[in-house]
Amino acid sequence: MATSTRFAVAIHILTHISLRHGQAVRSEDIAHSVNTNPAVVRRILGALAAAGLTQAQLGQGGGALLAKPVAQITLLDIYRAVEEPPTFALHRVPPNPDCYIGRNIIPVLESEFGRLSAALDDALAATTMADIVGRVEANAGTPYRADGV
Amino acid sequence: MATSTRFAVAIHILTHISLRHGQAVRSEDIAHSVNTNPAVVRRILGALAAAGLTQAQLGQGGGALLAKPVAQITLLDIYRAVEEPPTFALHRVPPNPDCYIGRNIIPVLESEFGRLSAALDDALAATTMADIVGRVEANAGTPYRADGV
DNA sequence: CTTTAATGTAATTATGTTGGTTACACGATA
DNA sequence: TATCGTGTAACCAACATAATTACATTAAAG
Repeated sequence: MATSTRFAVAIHILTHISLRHGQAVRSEDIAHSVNTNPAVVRRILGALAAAGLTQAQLGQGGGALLAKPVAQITLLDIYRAVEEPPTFALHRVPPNPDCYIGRNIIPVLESEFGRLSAALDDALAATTMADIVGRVEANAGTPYRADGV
Repeated sequence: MATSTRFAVAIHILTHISLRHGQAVRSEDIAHSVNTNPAVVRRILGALAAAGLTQAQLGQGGGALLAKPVAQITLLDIYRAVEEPPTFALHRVPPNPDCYIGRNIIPVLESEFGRLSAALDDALAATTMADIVGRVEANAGTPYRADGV
Protein backbone atom coordinates (compact mmCIF):
# COMPACT_ATOMS: atom_id res chain seq x y z
CA MET A 1 0.00 0.00 0.00
CA ALA A 2 1.47 3.28 -1.03
CA THR A 3 -0.45 6.49 -0.53
CA SER A 4 -0.47 9.11 -3.23
CA THR A 5 1.71 12.14 -2.70
CA ARG A 6 -1.43 14.20 -2.07
CA PHE A 7 -1.20 13.72 1.69
CA ALA A 8 2.36 15.05 1.83
CA VAL A 9 1.54 17.91 -0.55
CA ALA A 10 -1.60 18.81 1.42
CA ILE A 11 0.45 19.11 4.62
CA HIS A 12 2.95 21.25 2.73
CA ILE A 13 0.15 23.50 1.44
CA LEU A 14 -1.41 23.93 4.88
CA THR A 15 1.99 24.67 6.42
CA HIS A 16 2.49 27.36 3.81
CA ILE A 17 -0.89 28.97 4.50
CA SER A 18 -0.38 28.70 8.26
CA LEU A 19 2.92 30.57 8.15
CA ARG A 20 1.24 33.52 6.44
CA HIS A 21 -0.94 34.15 9.50
CA GLY A 22 -4.22 35.07 7.86
CA GLN A 23 -2.89 36.51 4.64
CA ALA A 24 -4.40 34.87 1.54
CA VAL A 25 -1.89 32.78 -0.42
CA ARG A 26 -2.15 32.31 -4.18
CA SER A 27 -2.05 28.82 -5.66
CA GLU A 28 0.79 30.01 -7.86
CA ASP A 29 2.95 30.89 -4.84
CA ILE A 30 2.22 27.56 -3.19
CA ALA A 31 2.94 25.75 -6.46
CA HIS A 32 6.31 27.46 -6.62
CA SER A 33 7.13 26.16 -3.14
CA VAL A 34 5.87 22.64 -3.84
CA ASN A 35 7.51 22.55 -7.28
CA THR A 36 4.37 21.70 -9.18
CA ASN A 37 1.57 23.23 -11.25
CA PRO A 38 -0.93 25.74 -9.73
CA ALA A 39 -3.84 23.63 -10.96
CA VAL A 40 -2.54 20.67 -8.96
CA VAL A 41 -2.47 22.87 -5.86
CA ARG A 42 -5.96 24.15 -6.57
CA ARG A 43 -7.23 20.61 -6.95
CA ILE A 44 -5.92 19.67 -3.51
CA LEU A 45 -7.14 22.95 -2.05
CA GLY A 46 -10.56 22.07 -3.42
CA ALA A 47 -10.56 18.86 -1.40
CA LEU A 48 -9.35 20.66 1.71
CA ALA A 49 -12.04 23.32 1.30
CA ALA A 50 -14.72 20.64 0.86
CA ALA A 51 -13.58 19.20 4.17
CA GLY A 52 -13.87 22.60 5.84
CA LEU A 53 -10.14 23.02 6.44
CA THR A 54 -9.50 25.94 4.09
CA GLN A 55 -11.48 28.57 2.28
CA ALA A 56 -10.84 30.53 -0.88
CA GLN A 57 -10.74 34.29 -1.18
CA LEU A 58 -11.72 35.05 -4.77
CA GLY A 59 -10.70 38.02 -6.87
CA GLN A 60 -7.70 40.27 -6.88
CA GLY A 61 -5.53 39.89 -3.79
CA GLY A 62 -7.29 36.60 -3.09
CA GLY A 63 -5.96 33.13 -2.38
CA ALA A 64 -6.28 30.35 0.18
CA LEU A 65 -6.95 30.84 3.88
CA LEU A 66 -7.33 28.48 6.80
CA ALA A 67 -10.94 27.88 7.82
CA LYS A 68 -9.98 26.66 11.30
CA PRO A 69 -7.23 27.37 13.85
CA VAL A 70 -4.06 25.34 13.14
CA ALA A 71 -4.38 23.53 16.45
CA GLN A 72 -7.77 22.20 15.38
CA ILE A 73 -6.63 20.68 12.09
CA THR A 74 -5.37 17.13 12.62
CA LEU A 75 -3.51 14.94 10.15
CA LEU A 76 -6.57 12.70 10.21
CA ASP A 77 -8.70 15.56 8.87
CA ILE A 78 -6.19 16.09 6.07
CA TYR A 79 -5.80 12.40 5.29
CA ARG A 80 -9.54 11.92 4.98
CA ALA A 81 -9.85 15.03 2.85
CA VAL A 82 -7.35 14.01 0.18
CA GLU A 83 -7.06 10.19 0.25
CA GLU A 84 -9.71 7.87 -1.10
CA PRO A 85 -10.82 5.05 1.20
CA PRO A 86 -10.32 2.21 1.76
CA THR A 87 -6.77 2.16 3.08
CA PHE A 88 -6.71 -1.64 2.98
CA ALA A 89 -8.20 -3.23 -0.12
CA LEU A 90 -10.08 -6.53 -0.28
CA HIS A 91 -10.01 -8.88 -3.27
CA ARG A 92 -10.58 -7.08 -6.58
CA VAL A 93 -12.92 -9.92 -7.56
CA PRO A 94 -14.80 -11.58 -4.67
CA PRO A 95 -13.43 -15.00 -3.70
CA ASN A 96 -15.21 -18.22 -4.59
CA PRO A 97 -18.35 -18.67 -2.41
CA ASP A 98 -18.29 -22.41 -3.11
CA CYS A 99 -15.08 -22.68 -1.10
CA TYR A 100 -15.03 -22.80 2.70
CA ILE A 101 -12.32 -20.14 2.88
CA GLY A 102 -13.71 -17.97 0.11
CA ARG A 103 -17.08 -18.02 1.83
CA ASN A 104 -15.82 -17.12 5.31
CA ILE A 105 -12.73 -14.96 5.04
CA ILE A 106 -14.28 -11.66 3.92
CA PRO A 107 -15.93 -10.74 7.25
CA VAL A 108 -12.69 -11.64 9.04
CA LEU A 109 -10.65 -9.40 6.71
CA GLU A 110 -13.17 -6.56 7.00
CA SER A 111 -13.04 -6.73 10.78
CA GLU A 112 -9.26 -6.91 10.89
CA PHE A 113 -8.78 -4.15 8.32
CA GLY A 114 -11.21 -2.02 10.30
CA ARG A 115 -9.04 -2.50 13.38
CA LEU A 116 -5.92 -1.54 11.40
CA SER A 117 -7.58 1.54 9.95
CA ALA A 118 -8.70 2.60 13.41
CA ALA A 119 -5.14 2.28 14.70
CA LEU A 120 -3.92 4.40 11.83
CA ASP A 121 -6.66 6.97 12.47
CA ASP A 122 -5.61 7.22 16.11
CA ALA A 123 -2.03 7.90 15.08
CA LEU A 124 -3.13 10.48 12.50
CA ALA A 125 -5.39 12.27 14.97
CA ALA A 126 -2.54 12.69 17.45
CA THR A 127 -0.77 15.34 15.39
CA THR A 128 -2.14 18.77 14.46
CA MET A 129 -0.98 21.37 11.98
CA ALA A 130 0.21 23.41 14.95
CA ASP A 131 2.68 20.60 15.71
CA ILE A 132 3.84 20.43 12.09
CA VAL A 133 4.32 24.19 11.77
CA GLY A 134 6.21 24.29 15.07
CA ARG A 135 8.54 21.51 13.92
CA VAL A 136 9.20 23.17 10.59
CA GLU A 137 10.21 26.38 12.36
CA ALA A 138 12.30 24.45 14.86
CA ASN A 139 13.98 22.64 11.98
CA ALA A 140 14.72 25.95 10.23
CA GLY A 141 16.16 27.55 13.34
CA THR A 142 14.94 30.95 12.18
CA PRO A 143 11.37 32.29 12.05
CA TYR A 144 9.50 32.52 8.76
CA ARG A 145 9.97 35.82 6.91
CA ALA A 146 7.30 37.51 4.83
CA ASP A 147 9.21 37.01 1.57
CA GLY A 148 9.19 33.25 2.12
CA VAL A 149 12.89 32.77 1.46
CA MET B 1 -5.64 5.62 -3.20
CA ALA B 2 -4.95 2.61 -5.38
CA THR B 3 -4.15 0.07 -2.71
CA SER B 4 -2.94 -3.32 -3.86
CA THR B 5 -5.07 -6.35 -3.10
CA ARG B 6 -1.95 -8.45 -2.51
CA PHE B 7 -2.15 -8.14 1.26
CA ALA B 8 -5.72 -9.47 1.38
CA VAL B 9 -4.93 -12.23 -1.12
CA ALA B 10 -1.78 -13.23 0.77
CA ILE B 11 -3.79 -13.67 3.98
CA HIS B 12 -6.31 -15.72 2.03
CA ILE B 13 -3.55 -17.91 0.62
CA LEU B 14 -1.94 -18.50 4.01
CA THR B 15 -5.31 -19.29 5.56
CA HIS B 16 -5.86 -21.88 2.86
CA ILE B 17 -2.49 -23.51 3.43
CA SER B 18 -2.92 -23.42 7.20
CA LEU B 19 -6.24 -25.27 7.06
CA ARG B 20 -4.60 -28.16 5.20
CA HIS B 21 -2.36 -28.91 8.18
CA GLY B 22 0.89 -29.77 6.47
CA GLN B 23 -0.48 -31.07 3.20
CA ALA B 24 0.99 -29.30 0.15
CA VAL B 25 -1.56 -27.14 -1.67
CA ARG B 26 -1.36 -26.52 -5.41
CA SER B 27 -1.46 -22.95 -6.73
CA GLU B 28 -4.36 -24.02 -8.93
CA ASP B 29 -6.47 -25.03 -5.93
CA ILE B 30 -5.69 -21.77 -4.15
CA ALA B 31 -6.45 -19.81 -7.32
CA HIS B 32 -9.82 -21.50 -7.51
CA SER B 33 -10.60 -20.35 -3.98
CA VAL B 34 -9.33 -16.81 -4.52
CA ASN B 35 -11.02 -16.57 -7.94
CA THR B 36 -7.91 -15.67 -9.85
CA ASN B 37 -5.14 -17.11 -12.01
CA PRO B 38 -2.65 -19.69 -10.65
CA ALA B 39 0.25 -17.54 -11.83
CA VAL B 40 -0.99 -14.67 -9.67
CA VAL B 41 -1.02 -16.99 -6.67
CA ARG B 42 2.46 -18.29 -7.49
CA ARG B 43 3.79 -14.74 -7.74
CA ILE B 44 2.49 -13.90 -4.25
CA LEU B 45 3.72 -17.25 -2.94
CA GLY B 46 7.12 -16.32 -4.30
CA ALA B 47 7.15 -13.18 -2.17
CA LEU B 48 5.97 -15.12 0.89
CA ALA B 49 8.64 -17.77 0.33
CA ALA B 50 11.34 -15.10 -0.04
CA ALA B 51 10.23 -13.78 3.37
CA GLY B 52 10.53 -17.25 4.87
CA LEU B 53 6.81 -17.69 5.50
CA THR B 54 6.14 -20.49 3.03
CA GLN B 55 8.09 -23.03 1.08
CA ALA B 56 7.43 -24.83 -2.19
CA GLN B 57 7.33 -28.57 -2.71
CA LEU B 58 8.27 -29.06 -6.36
CA GLY B 59 7.24 -31.91 -8.63
CA GLN B 60 4.24 -34.17 -8.72
CA GLY B 61 2.15 -34.01 -5.56
CA GLY B 62 3.84 -30.76 -4.66
CA GLY B 63 2.52 -27.36 -3.72
CA ALA B 64 2.85 -24.72 -1.03
CA LEU B 65 3.58 -25.39 2.64
CA LEU B 66 4.01 -23.15 5.66
CA ALA B 67 7.63 -22.60 6.65
CA LYS B 68 6.71 -21.52 10.21
CA PRO B 69 4.00 -22.32 12.76
CA VAL B 70 0.82 -20.27 12.18
CA ALA B 71 1.17 -18.60 15.56
CA GLN B 72 4.56 -17.24 14.51
CA ILE B 73 3.38 -15.57 11.31
CA THR B 74 2.14 -12.05 12.00
CA LEU B 75 0.26 -9.76 9.64
CA LEU B 76 3.33 -7.52 9.76
CA ASP B 77 5.43 -10.34 8.28
CA ILE B 78 2.88 -10.73 5.48
CA TYR B 79 2.49 -7.02 4.86
CA ARG B 80 6.23 -6.53 4.54
CA ALA B 81 6.52 -9.55 2.26
CA VAL B 82 3.98 -8.41 -0.32
CA GLU B 83 3.69 -4.61 -0.10
CA GLU B 84 6.29 -2.21 -1.40
CA PRO B 85 7.46 0.51 0.97
CA PRO B 86 6.97 3.32 1.64
CA THR B 87 3.45 3.34 3.03
CA PHE B 88 3.40 7.14 3.11
CA ALA B 89 4.83 8.87 0.06
CA LEU B 90 6.71 12.16 -0.01
CA HIS B 91 6.59 14.62 -2.88
CA ARG B 92 7.13 13.01 -6.29
CA VAL B 93 9.47 15.89 -7.17
CA PRO B 94 11.38 17.44 -4.24
CA PRO B 95 10.00 20.81 -3.12
CA ASN B 96 11.76 24.08 -3.90
CA PRO B 97 14.92 24.42 -1.75
CA ASP B 98 14.83 28.20 -2.30
CA CYS B 99 11.64 28.37 -0.23
CA TYR B 100 11.64 28.35 3.58
CA ILE B 101 8.97 25.65 3.68
CA GLY B 102 10.31 23.61 0.79
CA ARG B 103 13.69 23.62 2.47
CA ASN B 104 12.49 22.56 5.93
CA ILE B 105 9.41 20.40 5.62
CA ILE B 106 10.94 17.15 4.35
CA PRO B 107 12.62 16.09 7.62
CA VAL B 108 9.40 16.90 9.46
CA LEU B 109 7.36 14.77 7.09
CA GLU B 110 9.88 11.93 7.23
CA SER B 111 9.80 11.91 11.00
CA GLU B 112 6.01 12.08 11.17
CA PHE B 113 5.50 9.43 8.49
CA GLY B 114 7.96 7.23 10.35
CA ARG B 115 5.83 7.56 13.47
CA LEU B 116 2.68 6.68 11.51
CA SER B 117 4.34 3.66 9.91
CA ALA B 118 5.50 2.47 13.32
CA ALA B 119 1.95 2.73 14.67
CA LEU B 120 0.69 0.72 11.72
CA ASP B 121 3.44 -1.87 12.23
CA ASP B 122 2.43 -2.27 15.88
CA ALA B 123 -1.16 -2.89 14.87
CA LEU B 124 -0.08 -5.37 12.18
CA ALA B 125 2.19 -7.27 14.55
CA ALA B 126 -0.62 -7.78 17.04
CA THR B 127 -2.43 -10.36 14.89
CA THR B 128 -1.08 -13.74 13.80
CA MET B 129 -2.27 -16.23 11.23
CA ALA B 130 -3.43 -18.39 14.13
CA ASP B 131 -5.89 -15.61 15.02
CA ILE B 132 -7.09 -15.29 11.43
CA VAL B 133 -7.58 -19.02 10.96
CA GLY B 134 -9.44 -19.25 14.26
CA ARG B 135 -11.78 -16.43 13.28
CA VAL B 136 -12.47 -17.95 9.88
CA GLU B 137 -13.47 -21.22 11.53
CA ALA B 138 -15.54 -19.39 14.13
CA ASN B 139 -17.24 -17.46 11.37
CA ALA B 140 -18.01 -20.67 9.49
CA GLY B 141 -19.42 -22.40 12.55
CA THR B 142 -18.20 -25.76 11.25
CA PRO B 143 -14.63 -27.10 11.02
CA TYR B 144 -12.81 -27.23 7.70
CA ARG B 145 -13.31 -30.44 5.73
CA ALA B 146 -10.67 -32.03 3.54
CA ASP B 147 -12.61 -31.41 0.32
CA GLY B 148 -12.57 -27.69 1.03
CA VAL B 149 -16.31 -27.14 0.48
C1' DC C 1 14.54 -43.74 -17.60
C1' DT C 2 10.43 -41.78 -19.01
C1' DT C 3 6.22 -39.64 -18.05
C1' DT C 4 3.63 -36.58 -15.57
C1' DA C 5 2.56 -32.98 -12.44
C1' DA C 6 3.75 -29.01 -10.35
C1' DT C 7 6.49 -24.69 -9.48
C1' DG C 8 9.24 -20.34 -10.89
C1' DT C 9 9.37 -16.67 -13.82
C1' DA C 10 9.34 -13.81 -17.94
C1' DA C 11 6.63 -11.34 -21.33
C1' DT C 12 2.45 -9.22 -22.66
C1' DT C 13 -1.81 -6.89 -22.09
C1' DA C 14 -5.85 -4.44 -20.01
C1' DT C 15 -7.20 -1.42 -16.61
C1' DG C 16 -6.99 2.14 -13.29
C1' DT C 17 -4.67 5.94 -10.71
C1' DT C 18 -1.81 9.71 -10.31
C1' DG C 19 -0.14 14.02 -11.36
C1' DG C 20 1.14 17.45 -14.99
C1' DT C 21 -0.77 20.58 -18.42
C1' DT C 22 -3.85 23.56 -20.84
C1' DA C 23 -7.94 26.03 -21.16
C1' DC C 24 -11.68 28.73 -19.82
C1' DA C 25 -15.80 30.26 -17.20
C1' DC C 26 -16.83 32.63 -12.90
C1' DG C 27 -16.38 35.72 -9.02
C1' DA C 28 -14.37 39.68 -6.45
C1' DT C 29 -11.73 43.65 -6.03
C1' DA C 30 -9.77 47.96 -7.35
C1' DT D 1 -14.96 47.74 -16.35
C1' DA D 2 -10.42 45.73 -16.26
C1' DT D 3 -7.76 42.64 -13.84
C1' DC D 4 -6.61 39.05 -10.87
C1' DG D 5 -7.21 34.62 -9.03
C1' DT D 6 -10.04 30.55 -8.19
C1' DG D 7 -12.79 26.37 -9.70
C1' DT D 8 -13.03 22.79 -12.79
C1' DA D 9 -13.06 20.14 -16.92
C1' DA D 10 -10.49 17.74 -20.45
C1' DC D 11 -6.55 15.49 -21.92
C1' DC D 12 -2.16 13.05 -21.60
C1' DA D 13 2.04 10.60 -20.00
C1' DA D 14 3.84 7.72 -16.54
C1' DC D 15 3.27 4.17 -13.48
C1' DA D 16 1.17 0.21 -10.82
C1' DT D 17 -1.65 -3.68 -10.62
C1' DA D 18 -3.25 -7.98 -11.81
C1' DA D 19 -4.78 -11.19 -15.47
C1' DT D 20 -2.98 -14.14 -18.93
C1' DT D 21 0.05 -16.98 -21.66
C1' DA D 22 4.05 -19.52 -22.20
C1' DC D 23 7.83 -22.26 -21.07
C1' DA D 24 11.98 -23.96 -18.58
C1' DT D 25 12.82 -26.56 -14.37
C1' DT D 26 12.17 -29.80 -10.81
C1' DA D 27 10.54 -33.95 -8.42
C1' DA D 28 7.69 -37.91 -7.88
C1' DA D 29 5.56 -42.10 -9.83
C1' DG D 30 5.58 -45.91 -12.67
